[in-house]
Amino acid sequence: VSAAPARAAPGPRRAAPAADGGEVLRIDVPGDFHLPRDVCSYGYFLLEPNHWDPATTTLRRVLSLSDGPVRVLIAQPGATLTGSRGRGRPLRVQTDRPLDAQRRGEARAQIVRMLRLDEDEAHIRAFHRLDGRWRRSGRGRLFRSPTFFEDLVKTVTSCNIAWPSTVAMNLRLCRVLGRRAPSGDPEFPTPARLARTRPSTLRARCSVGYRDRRLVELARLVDRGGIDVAWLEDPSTPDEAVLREMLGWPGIGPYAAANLMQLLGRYAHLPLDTESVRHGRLVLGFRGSAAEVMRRVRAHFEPFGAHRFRAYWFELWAFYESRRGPSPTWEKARVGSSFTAARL
DNA sequence: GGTAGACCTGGACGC
DNA sequence: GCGTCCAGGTCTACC
Repeated sequence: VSAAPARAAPGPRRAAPAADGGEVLRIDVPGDFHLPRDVCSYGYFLLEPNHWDPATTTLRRVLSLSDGPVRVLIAQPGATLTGSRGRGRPLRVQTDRPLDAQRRGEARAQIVRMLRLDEDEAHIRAFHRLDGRWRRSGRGRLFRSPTFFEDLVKTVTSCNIAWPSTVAMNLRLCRVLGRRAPSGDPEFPTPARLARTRPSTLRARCSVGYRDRRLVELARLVDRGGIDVAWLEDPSTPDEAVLREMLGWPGIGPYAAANLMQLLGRYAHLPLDTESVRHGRLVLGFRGSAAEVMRRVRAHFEPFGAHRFRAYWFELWAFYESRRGPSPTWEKARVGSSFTAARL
């Protein structure tokens, strides 16, 4: 099992009232956590309802709580856009409406998941011992969604499609099916909302194409308890059992399943796709057919064992940054919609 | 078990 | 401005 061992999650301190009717929470973070670096570590930070603002180094998005949506603005006061200044400082989370104790706990749990604040620092150090290239920058955490369901939908919307279409699908899913927080920003659709949406509506209004039926079926599985998220996220559940289970879901093949594995903190699996072939040829210098290059890419990362995905992904990410500049400086409107391997 | 072709969308390209 | 081609991962039918 390669899942990161769970540890007591850092908690929020008491809330303070904010000027706009919401409140401010403080969330302690692990000593190595750096908001700009760790948010801008995986492409999902460019997908709705996430908004990373390089100018203010804040992440804005709507969370779906049991009493409705709330918009949060997440900052790490003192953290610089690039470099490491401000590492380990607590997060300042501003909401757009007041929260009671239960909803504060829900918001905290979702932020902890999204930013992987409960990932054991020892696990990241073990990765750095195996792959020293990232020790200096401290890269190790990978951004994900506040819920497994959102990761599942985002993964399906990134299959067999160019990146700008993935961006458009997530934008439309939020605008068409997401409820609005008091600030007016939409949430990501809940499993219940997507489960009762007609596939034809999804196709017509969200441009998801043939993924329409698969997305509704997945939402029904999650909404009706057919997918046991706690079991998937339990570090004691063997990787192979999780993989086998996911390959049985509609729309989930080898690539999507391997990607969901890393999103669950199980880094031993490589979601290889055409981008991996490009990377193998351009960066690693492999020759031959796509199948041959993919085989060599797989073999290349084999020595990284339980940390294969992170070694692969940060190498890929470093290549993107060599073309586009540091990821925390990427502006969604400029980079997000045109970000495809073919145009790098 | 392996493989070919269909499934959709939107960008690129040619006219 | 319009039509055509193409990329992209999963699924199904077929061998």
